[in-house]
Amino acid sequence: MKGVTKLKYKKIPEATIRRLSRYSRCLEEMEEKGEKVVSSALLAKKCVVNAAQVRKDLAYFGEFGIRGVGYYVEDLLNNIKKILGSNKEWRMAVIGVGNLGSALLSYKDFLKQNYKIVAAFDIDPPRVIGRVSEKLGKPAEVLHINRVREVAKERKIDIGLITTPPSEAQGVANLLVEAGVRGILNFAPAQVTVPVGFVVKDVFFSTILDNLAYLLSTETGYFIDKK
Amino acid sequence: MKGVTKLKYKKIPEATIRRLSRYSRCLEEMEEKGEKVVSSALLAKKCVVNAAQVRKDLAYFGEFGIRGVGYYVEDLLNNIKKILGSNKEWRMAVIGVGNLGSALLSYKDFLKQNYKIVAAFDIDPPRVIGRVSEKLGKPAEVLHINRVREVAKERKIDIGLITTPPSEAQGVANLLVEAGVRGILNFAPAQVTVPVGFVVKDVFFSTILDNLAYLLSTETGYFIDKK
DNA sequence: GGATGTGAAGTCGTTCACAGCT
DNA sequence: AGCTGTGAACGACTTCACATCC
Repeated sequence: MKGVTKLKYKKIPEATIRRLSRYSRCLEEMEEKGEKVVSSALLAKKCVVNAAQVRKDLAYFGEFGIRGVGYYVEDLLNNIKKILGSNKEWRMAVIGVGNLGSALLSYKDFLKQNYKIVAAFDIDPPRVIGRVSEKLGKPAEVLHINRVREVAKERKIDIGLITTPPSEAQGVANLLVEAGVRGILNFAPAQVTVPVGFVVKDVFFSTILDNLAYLLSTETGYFIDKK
Repeated sequence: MKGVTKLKYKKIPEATIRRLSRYSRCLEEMEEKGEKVVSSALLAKKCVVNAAQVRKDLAYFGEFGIRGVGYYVEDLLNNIKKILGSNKEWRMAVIGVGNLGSALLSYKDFLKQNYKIVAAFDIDPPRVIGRVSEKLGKPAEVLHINRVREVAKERKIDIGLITTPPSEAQGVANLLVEAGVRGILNFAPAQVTVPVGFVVKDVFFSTILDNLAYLLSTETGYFIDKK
């Protein structure tokens, strides 16, 4: 036996999950506007995807619609949130209170309600604590990184945000794994690996910008005929 | 004629471009360590991808290697930077100096050297200017959004970062398009469309977190057998 | 009638395997 | 002998088209 062993669930494309998040956002808007029912065609149009794609994405998880009618907005939204796990509260910690780390801390309210930053760590808390406090307008608590394990348990941390320099990323990831923090959002541009059962998502600004630069550099691209 | 019309260049998978950025990062590390030559197998290992993938990705753009030998690190790095356009300087503007906008402004040095923020706009500069200055430690210049067109020309802005509330995103995108700013990095969780010749990349923290939440929620996933 | 759910077809990206150079 | 470059096989995701059900 080699490669990937399928267990119980069939593999869901990552793109499907990303779109689910997008549907979720559109459905929230519709709900606010008081719209009760939506067809795959309409939802697709709002999300700029194919209607069959919407139906296929949902079909991975069950039958949520009514033939001849469509989907009940509220019902579908709840189901999608349940699928994504975005109906739960997720507790996060920032590790590395440098530029990006303190940006995330100071401005944590640009995160959605159910994602909360509940701790911050650095290798040298005294050095950064003043800087952060100043921005938050009250004494900020930045803990020494060697307390990750203890505090992760105490505060039930689900997700660690790595905002250290790239050279430290793997070490911090190891610490988080040891502490039983299963989810990692890695902002440090370095490849990080974790054992099975743990998850890393990279957010590399440099990659995104390089991507944009590439698209802007290739002047002759494609013409999309309008439908 | 309908659908997508191919012009001159063949389509390059977006994933290829993302990997190119990754190769670039690894090659920079190697260069620093003074390594002269690298094989596709070694580069692949460092980047956690397949060796054939490395060769295929590069083959889209030319022949950069020497059979029986490998690739010259410096040479390959330069070529990749040229392909990506990441050897040029890219000038950026932040539009919307709220939480995220001022975070990007205050902490712009977490961006790579060749990506520079050279302007900031808001619909109400007086309201935000104090807040930003305080963080930067000097009077910050936040311009009124109705000056985008004029200033974009003046300062040769290539890329606009949309950090407004989602409801304003499309309007701001229109403004940028009108001003001839061809690249947009959209942080506001709302679908934005632009004419052919312009490019939008989304960076939605909520989507990334939803994705992580999903992966953490599906406790039984896959076991990857080690090779 | 009308919109969902879904097998089948199509498209796109990845991996294999080896011919071709150095 | 060794490693690149690449056609062909494979696999994965998307779109089509229609049977199915409200």
